[in-house]
Amino acid sequence: MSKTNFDQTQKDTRERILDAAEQMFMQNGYDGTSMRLVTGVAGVNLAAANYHFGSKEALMQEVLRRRLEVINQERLRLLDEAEARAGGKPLKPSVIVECFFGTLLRVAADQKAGGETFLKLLGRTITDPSSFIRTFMAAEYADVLERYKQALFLSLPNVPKEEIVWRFHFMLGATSYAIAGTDTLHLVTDWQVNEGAVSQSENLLPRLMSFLIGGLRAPLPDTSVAPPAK
Amino acid sequence: MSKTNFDQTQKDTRERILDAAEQMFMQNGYDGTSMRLVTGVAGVNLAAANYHFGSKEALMQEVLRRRLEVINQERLRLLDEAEARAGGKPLKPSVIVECFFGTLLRVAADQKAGGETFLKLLGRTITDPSSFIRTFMAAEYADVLERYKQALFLSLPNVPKEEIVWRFHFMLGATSYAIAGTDTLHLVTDWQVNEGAVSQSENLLPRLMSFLIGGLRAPLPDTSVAPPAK
DNA sequence: GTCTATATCATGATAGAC
DNA sequence: GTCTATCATGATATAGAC
Repeated sequence: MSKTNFDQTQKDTRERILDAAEQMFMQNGYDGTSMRLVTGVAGVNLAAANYHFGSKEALMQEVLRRRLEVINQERLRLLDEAEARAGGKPLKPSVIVECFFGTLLRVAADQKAGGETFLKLLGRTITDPSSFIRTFMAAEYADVLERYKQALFLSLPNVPKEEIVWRFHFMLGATSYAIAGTDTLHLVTDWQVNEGAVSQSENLLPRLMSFLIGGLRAPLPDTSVAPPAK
Repeated sequence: MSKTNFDQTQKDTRERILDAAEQMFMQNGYDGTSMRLVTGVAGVNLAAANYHFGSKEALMQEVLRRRLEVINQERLRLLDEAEARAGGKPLKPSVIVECFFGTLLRVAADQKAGGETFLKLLGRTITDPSSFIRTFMAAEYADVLERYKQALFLSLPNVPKEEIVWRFHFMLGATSYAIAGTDTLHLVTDWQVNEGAVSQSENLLPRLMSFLIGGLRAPLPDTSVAPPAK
């Protein structure tokens, strides 16, 4: 009865810790969150967290990994599908952008997948100063970014690759910030945006898409140079 | 000789603390930086920091304030000048965007004004989870943002105000991230961008400008609605 | 797997001599 | 204004009973 069981106890504790950590890291940042706070919110003992994850750093990585895995696989899948539909012809930039950033925002609408909380955490994590986080994110994102970069190169043959990379970078920033800085929105606006629901895909997604694609397709700056030969 | 003196000693210590704090906060974040580290780097005693600033929070605020003051006053001045030149006619959006974001990036080129270090700190600060930082930033930015918002409303009479606010928000994000996430750029690019000098205004500024203006002037999304009456 | 209890250390802040 | 010394607190992590 002990070996054949589902070990539901373990899974519950582990996931409660992950959920609590996700929320606290989002709210207070990595350095601003203590293991005591996490386990307190999770309603489990402090020692349990270290038993399941080994360290605070490992806990943070697992918080990020479990959701990024889903998102990035979906991103790759959607791009594959779009390319299959196109049958060899280059994709429209807007399709690529939608696959990448649309996937991210649709996760926020999905409560079960962690929703808004993880999205805000991700937005903040991307500029987090902790070096182990940056290293981890770079590794976790490497494949997807490479894949999307290549798709954009094919999609925009007349734009220097260097410029595309920069603009991808700008798009990432606009999106991360739009998500992470919900509070800061009150900096810029006086009236209430519909129920304050920034992550309501119906609102944010089309607005963001228009902006991103407008930026991506903007006239090239004067200093734009060709990418290195080879 | 003691009263009539310049009190150069005090000013030196104070500024050395500020400079060290700026650098450490940029590198490790607010929560990741201890007063001991700051005073260590500054080469002053721990107690001196508390004597001059009273608390860690107050130190952080002063780090931000001393540079934001300069930047934001320059932003207001340039906008005033541009409007005076236009003589009543609405400004071109590109002029407004250049006044706001161009000023910021030109600071990075100016070593004396703190340069790149502060810029990166600012980029990260904008999404910092600490509530006292967000409150402080909101207050410090309120006037400038209100002023630029109004200028953009006049400049883009056919775009719903709500949409303009959102796009301003996106522009802030793209810029902050472009600055803060210099390291993350290697996520997206394989080859070396010219000497890695992201803050070389000659490179980043025109690229960023094209992107921002392209986004700002993009076709409106379908869901765009008019701002609330009155 | 889970808990109590604790080891060990770093933090922000201050008191008080100089 | 600057220093030494110290307080009180809270941090990560682990040992060991159950």
